Amino acid sequence: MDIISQVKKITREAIANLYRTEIEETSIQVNETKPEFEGDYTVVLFSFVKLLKKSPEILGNELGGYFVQNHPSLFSSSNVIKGFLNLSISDKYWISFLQKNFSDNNFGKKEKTNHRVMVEYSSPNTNKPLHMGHLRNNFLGWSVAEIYKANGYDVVKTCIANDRGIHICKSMVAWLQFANGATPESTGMKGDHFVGDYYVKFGNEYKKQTDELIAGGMSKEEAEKEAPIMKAAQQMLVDWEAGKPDVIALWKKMNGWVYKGFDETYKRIGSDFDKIYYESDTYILGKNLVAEGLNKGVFFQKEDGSVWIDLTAEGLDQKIVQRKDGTAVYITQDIGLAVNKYEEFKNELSIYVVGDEQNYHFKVLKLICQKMGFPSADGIFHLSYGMVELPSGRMKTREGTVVDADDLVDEMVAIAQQHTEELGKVKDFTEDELKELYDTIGLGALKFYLVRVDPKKRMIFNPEESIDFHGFTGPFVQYTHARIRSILRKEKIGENNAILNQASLLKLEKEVIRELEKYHAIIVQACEEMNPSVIANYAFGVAKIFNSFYSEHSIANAETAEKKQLRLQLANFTAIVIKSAMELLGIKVPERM
RNA sequence: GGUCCGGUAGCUCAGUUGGAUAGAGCAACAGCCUUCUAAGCUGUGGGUCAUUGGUUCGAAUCCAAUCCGGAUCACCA
Repeated sequence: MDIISQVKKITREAIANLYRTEIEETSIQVNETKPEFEGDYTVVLFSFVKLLKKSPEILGNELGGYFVQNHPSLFSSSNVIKGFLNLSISDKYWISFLQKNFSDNNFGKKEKTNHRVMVEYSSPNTNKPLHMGHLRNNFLGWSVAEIYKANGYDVVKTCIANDRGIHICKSMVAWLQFANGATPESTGMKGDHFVGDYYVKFGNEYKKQTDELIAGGMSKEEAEKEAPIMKAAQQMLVDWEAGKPDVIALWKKMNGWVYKGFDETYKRIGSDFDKIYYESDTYILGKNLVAEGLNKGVFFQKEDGSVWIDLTAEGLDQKIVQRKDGTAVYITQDIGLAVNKYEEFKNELSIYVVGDEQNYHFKVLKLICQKMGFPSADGIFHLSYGMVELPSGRMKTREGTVVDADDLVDEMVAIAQQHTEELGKVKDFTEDELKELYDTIGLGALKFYLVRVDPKKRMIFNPEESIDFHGFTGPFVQYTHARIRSILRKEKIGENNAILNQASLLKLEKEVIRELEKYHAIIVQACEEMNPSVIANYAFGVAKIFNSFYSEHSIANAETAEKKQLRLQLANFTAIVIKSAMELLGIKVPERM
């Protein structure tokens, strides 16, 4: 049990024993003691003052006495300032804690249970390459999955490929009209970028055609409906759903190009999935469920044949679930997918990592599933994250300000290489080792940068700031790890712990241990909040306090043999926790850098 | 217009769910490499926590109103 939980438990116990009063542990507030006061943890007394009719002073002294008397192996002393009871943990406790855990690679993680969670993330459209926003999504989703694993859950990582629909037809139509049979092979392009170019071409041609129609006297709305290339795309969607062979063949060919490109990117950024769903499979099930919902009276049909759900009673609007031409809309397939997932995995929680622009969509999806009476409905959770913007504002396809994922990764790795070469610390590395190191650092910097911010908040990607490898960054944490490993390659950690029994701790030694002790609580918190930034902030905190310790005290040349052993254990423990925390973020840590 | 989200140092972000004098990083300035990796460490300056009112022992945190920014309310996905 972590110390804060123990303090709460003992506080409850003390109040029960001293005052014959039962209180809830959740009503007890325990903080880390502010550095300007003496102590490690602080119990806030104000809330009990009224209940127990005692002054904070007396209450604090009585409770403090109870702590030290009844749990002397844990608490060495206490003091009361205003309404705060400050407790000092004994050095002995810290040292035995260190000895017990310093080589435990699973420290902080929970035992496996059979609770199953599904995390869906990435979910690309197969008509254009991944961009920076997808990277935030991938890193978040992957990390949340790892955090759940660390909390003992059985995790299924999934991805839905949005591989059909009007947007896919757009790039297909444009390819037919403009490509003259060109392929990724014939042009030497990565497949996803190749197809993306035709999606852009569609947009340009569409704009040209609507402009011409408007110039010819048509209204804007009418022109947008009547543009021949749009009509061609809509017809293609109908043909696709009808299974027209040449359309299906083209669709398979172009999607194949895209997947090949995606595979490369996913491999590069270290993203993977246990199960990939395809919208082209789930939309049929969605359409069947629409028919079922129509029978149940959950949905209703308008005169033109389109199918809707009325959510005005829930404070929302009417929402279309199937077009008048019978084709599926976006939410149709999501209804099918929700059922599909649950039938296959019986997961109690289904997390969707999707941008906050779709908050409304997921509210509607959950409501529909609940009204349909699906057993999976209540477990649907939308992990909504904010958009990634540039200092100049939102990324816009039309203005060409979209930051491409592949380009960004290349750039970060190149900067990692440049810094590494300038510092010249790994001149003896082989080509392969260097390449791996550049990837580790470049991707580490990128991932950390995107994951260190609270997911809920939209964030600004500042290119200049992102290439800084100092301070609150991935490379800073990686560097701390490399430094420790460097020492541990030269020095042996002894087997005999008994010699440490009489040791006392210096301020910085204790602060490092105290920080490490928090790791378990951090893992729990990150899971409860579904928030990897909790881990990122913590990893940085560990590295920072260790670096202070490192520069102040020598490990290899410690004052005594006992101190050397203690500090080697401390260093080893720190390296393990850094490595473990960074792994939860999908970031590797190097042995040298 | 309805609904939802946000506003903390010049910039980017924390703030343990209501606790002590609001913290980091970057940027600026001043120091520290004959000692385990200086991608590091130490110090200085920098704040009307958007505004106003309320709730109470105590508010950046909770409530209300206002201002500012964003998202969404499509037979796009």
